[in-house]
Amino acid sequence: MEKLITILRERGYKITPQRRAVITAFLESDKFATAQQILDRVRETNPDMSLDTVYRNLALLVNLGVISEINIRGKDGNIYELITTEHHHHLVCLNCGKAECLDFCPINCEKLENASKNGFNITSHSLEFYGYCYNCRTTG
Amino acid sequence: MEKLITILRERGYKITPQRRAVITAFLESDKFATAQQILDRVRETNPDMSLDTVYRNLALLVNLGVISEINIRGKDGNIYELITTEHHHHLVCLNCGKAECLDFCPINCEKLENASKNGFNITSHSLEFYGYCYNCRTTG
DNA sequence: ATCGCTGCAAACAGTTTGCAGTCCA
DNA sequence: TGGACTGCAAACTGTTTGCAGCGAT
Repeated sequence: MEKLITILRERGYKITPQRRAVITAFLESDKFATAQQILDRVRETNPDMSLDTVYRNLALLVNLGVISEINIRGKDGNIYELITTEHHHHLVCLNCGKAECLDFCPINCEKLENASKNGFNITSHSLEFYGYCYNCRTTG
Repeated sequence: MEKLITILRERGYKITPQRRAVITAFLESDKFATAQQILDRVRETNPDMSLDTVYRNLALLVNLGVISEINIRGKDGNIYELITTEHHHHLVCLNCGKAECLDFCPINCEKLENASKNGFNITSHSLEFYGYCYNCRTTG
């Protein structure tokens, strides 16, 4: 938390209560959240918070490279997550919508090299697995 | 083309000129298209076509399991693609936005089994690679 | 006292829906 | 002929932007 605040301060950004609240809510959301989820959480303590501010602060954090936006199938908007040093992927539950991190990358890099030989220079990839989490499978 | 028409007919759907045009345009789009791209193409021959109809027909085809919607990073909407019998992935050029198909799945399935052992039942996955295609690399 | 940040409201883009008229089967 | 399909317009969702005032530095 203070680490993020320090980064912002160092780069000349002001530390407003709203900004603090967004960061706090974000860190509390278990690394995954949509803008709306963050707003809901922030409003528990800052009822006047606006969604715009959430978006603006998330965008700022994305620009600073602190968090990232990921694509999850579904229409409820983009999901933001903390950038960790490790490149990783997600298991997304089709029932409850929760995402878990995968702690390894199951991509076969040798095969990938081949694709690059066709002239395509791969710089990144996004990989999400869909299915049903333990909870939903056993209680559904 | 006629195969799709037959499927529709068999299920009791009417074959309207608009529906034909959407299917034709879709097949011509090299298997990838956004709703808007299909509309643009359709309008070359059917200038009165509306975007709603494109959406409705794409949704119908998705429901019939004939085409699918895929997530590509970017804000210009969902991309639809023909379902082929082969499960496959895409190389998406960050410069021109074009997508190419990958003819194999570079996912290491053994490792994946492990994840499932944590209680998560994986039913599908989406994987997109981002980078720069030959054209953009050499002419950019 | 700045100048960035905020809330508000309005604008956006992509998509969906209600409705009255059209047209395929 | 009748129900499915269409175009239009309006609604909706997630997101962005313009603006005037507020507040961290």
